[in-house]
Amino acid sequence: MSYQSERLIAQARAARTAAGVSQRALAERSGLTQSHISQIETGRMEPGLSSFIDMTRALDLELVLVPKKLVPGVAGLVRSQAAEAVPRPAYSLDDGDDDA
Amino acid sequence: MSYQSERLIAQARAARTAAGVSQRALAERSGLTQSHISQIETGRMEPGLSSFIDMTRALDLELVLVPKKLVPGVAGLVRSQAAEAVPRPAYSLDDGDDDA
DNA sequence: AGGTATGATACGGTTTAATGTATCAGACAT
DNA sequence: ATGTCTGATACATTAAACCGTATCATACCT
Repeated sequence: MSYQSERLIAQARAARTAAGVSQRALAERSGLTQSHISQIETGRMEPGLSSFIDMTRALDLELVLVPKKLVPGVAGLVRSQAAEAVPRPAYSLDDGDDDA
Repeated sequence: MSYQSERLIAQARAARTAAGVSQRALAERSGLTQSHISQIETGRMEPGLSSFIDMTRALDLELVLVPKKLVPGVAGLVRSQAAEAVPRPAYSLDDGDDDA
């Protein structure tokens, strides 16, 4: 297995679970199969570039190429901005707000 | 051919030529073969994720996953910072300054 | 207990990436 | 004209992605 893609794949998986999307749901949205996604996420299979793009785009993520020296800066920007993008779930959809 | 990887691949090629690196030189550095690189760049072959990573890392580029909404901001940051990394060629090696 | 959703895994089959080597045409020198 | 560097391309072979489907264990919920 190529170990340099592990970070990206782990990031994609984290984004998927953070979004509350199941592998099957992602499969439908991305055009890949659930088994395919499982194997990619568990590192049993190395995805093609386009498969990975399909997978991440379905999670509203983009794969961008950035000069190595700028990576820390970009990472910082993403971290700070990402915080305000999804502030907090505030309510769950099936909240137990049973009283009137 | 998957058309969504074309932009990334075109970017990689532009970075390679901008760095003055030949396909053969990149092949040596990245571990891929020159024919492989040529086929990727010309769109005749879709690279694996790890192949593409190998290729771009040899060009001092990193593949980063960024939320779609932040892409413009990241792109702007990269553009502005990249400008000062390679200030300007100032002279071309074979300048055609033929008149006096 | 029964229903449902999850992720991991297996198997068979097709497609395609990837390697290695070798060649070719074009540019650009000497 | 010869040599050299470039990128594109051909070919055969091996390895692996990818699909489809189906199953399994787990967990959670009624």
